[in-house]
Amino acid sequence: MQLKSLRLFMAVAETGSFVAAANQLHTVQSNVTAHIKKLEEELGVQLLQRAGRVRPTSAGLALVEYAERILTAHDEAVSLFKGQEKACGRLRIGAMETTTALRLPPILAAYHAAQPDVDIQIKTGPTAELVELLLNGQVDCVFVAGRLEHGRYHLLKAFSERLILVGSTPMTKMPSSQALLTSAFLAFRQGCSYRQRIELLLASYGVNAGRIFEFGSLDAMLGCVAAGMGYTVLPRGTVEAHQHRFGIHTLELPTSIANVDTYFVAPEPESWTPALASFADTLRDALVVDEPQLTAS
Amino acid sequence: MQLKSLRLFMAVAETGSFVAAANQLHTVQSNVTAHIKKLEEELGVQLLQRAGRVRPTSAGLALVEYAERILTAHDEAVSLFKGQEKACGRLRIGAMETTTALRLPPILAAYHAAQPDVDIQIKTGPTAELVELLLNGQVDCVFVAGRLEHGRYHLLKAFSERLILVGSTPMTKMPSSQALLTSAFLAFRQGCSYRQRIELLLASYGVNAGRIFEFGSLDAMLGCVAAGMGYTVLPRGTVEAHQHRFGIHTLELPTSIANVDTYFVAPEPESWTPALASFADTLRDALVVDEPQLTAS
DNA sequence: TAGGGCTATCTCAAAAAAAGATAGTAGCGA
DNA sequence: TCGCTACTATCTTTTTTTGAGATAGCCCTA
Repeated sequence: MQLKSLRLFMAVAETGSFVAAANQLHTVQSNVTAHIKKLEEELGVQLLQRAGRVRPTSAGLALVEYAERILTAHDEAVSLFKGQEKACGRLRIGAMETTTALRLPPILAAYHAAQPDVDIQIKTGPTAELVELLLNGQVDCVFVAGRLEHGRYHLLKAFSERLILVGSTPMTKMPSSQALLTSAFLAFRQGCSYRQRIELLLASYGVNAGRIFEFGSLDAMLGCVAAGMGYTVLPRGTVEAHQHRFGIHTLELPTSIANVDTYFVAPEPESWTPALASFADTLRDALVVDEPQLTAS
Repeated sequence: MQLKSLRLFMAVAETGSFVAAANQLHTVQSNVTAHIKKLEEELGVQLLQRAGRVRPTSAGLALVEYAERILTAHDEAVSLFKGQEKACGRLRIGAMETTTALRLPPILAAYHAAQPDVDIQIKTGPTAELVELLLNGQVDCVFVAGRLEHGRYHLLKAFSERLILVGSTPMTKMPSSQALLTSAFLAFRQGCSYRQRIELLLASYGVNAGRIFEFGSLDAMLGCVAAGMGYTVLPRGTVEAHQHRFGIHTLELPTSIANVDTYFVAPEPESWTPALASFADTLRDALVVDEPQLTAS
């Protein structure tokens, strides 16, 4: 069975005429006859009654219902990829907790304004988990810290974060090795790239296995830091956004450790849906606007 | 876009291999490549990632969802007509009130036992209305009294009813013209063929315009007859089935007026769905069994 | 009864699909 | 690192299907 045959059949059923159906679908009457005939042969049923008026038999009416479902689904599928100007469907984005909280909102707002028909789904998680999601096709794109070593992926440097040390008391210089060793560190669960930075930081101070507590949410983590539970390392912007809510203090870290780039990672552009392509556009636009601020900070 | 292309695409997505998909659908690998390539060109999107493992891109995964819907609907439509042995779908039957009450139950039971996957819908109404429904394709078949004059329809004499006069008092002979003229007659609403018989009966007694009350249900009608409201004319079997519930009495009518055949009417067999074809089989079987009783009565 | 509008059928050319053959590529193990 | 294997892409040929035109037959209407 051909989709084209179903289209012609529907046109005949609606117009009640082979000639009209042929004109409507830009072909000739003999082809309509041939398609309908083939359909009827395939299904072993007479679909149309040709006595004077052409009208569907009850078998034909039954087919109409299914043909509508089939053709509607087909049209939707095509418009998913060929939607003229306005994308539709679904966009699944993976991002780190900090990125989601601080960087995504304005971009998502702009995107939603541009593409109101796209369902947006955000999955948050640590970098390693996000990469896994992307590789498994469970998300369409991710924002992760650090370049993705995997080949065949589209990379775009999205945000430059500067990590700072966060603690519950004012700090003017780096805590001593001894202090670091006896303090706890609070980090996102295994896989978070910021956590790697914490371990790098500790290592640079000759401290190996500080106690690290794992957290799943930013609020919980900052709350515990404020309560004097220990230190954490977070992007400056994230901390500043929450600083008024918690009694926390910060300290600059050495540049080599502090600077972390967040990349937008997606498969090759050839496999992008219009929804994803449009998101990449929105993202690029937003970055051009923000770029001066980022470099100035 | 071709249904075949979607089938191949799904097979590739499932098996993760062009060769496997080709074998599964009994074709060769080069054709799978060609179909997928054409699909990708039509949609302007890369659907499959060929790096080592063949796996759908996120665009491909999006298409998978729609392809499933399309192919499922298609398969259902085909099985509607090509269902091997067991029909499915829907069967809409139109029948007169009396036929529905008296004749259909055993046939429907047998049919449902044979074809449990078919949804049965019964519409009751007077003959003229049923014919209209059939002509409009709102039912698949009807049981009506008298031959349908319309051409191009399949006719099967299903039941022979013998009409009798029903009244509230014992009758040994036909009421006088005077009695008929002053009595009311109760009938189904306009279009019922039994009603025509009533008018024929009255005419044969030289009575022209007796009062005729219209009813929509058998129970209401018999109840009113029992209450002495007037006479009615109904199939003997129908009356006998209800006689114990109502205080009603009957009288044989002249054969020329009394005998009414109920016909099974459907469009030409070429346009029958398997559900309808199977119902016709069931009906024929039931009639063969009942025939001796019918002729004996 | 003639004419207009409709569908079925036939035919031919063009397009498309199927199948086979071959070349190129990635992954795997020695 | 070198084949070996299994896979996909491409090219070619053959077969099938499709599209469009021409024509014949049918039904309805005037």
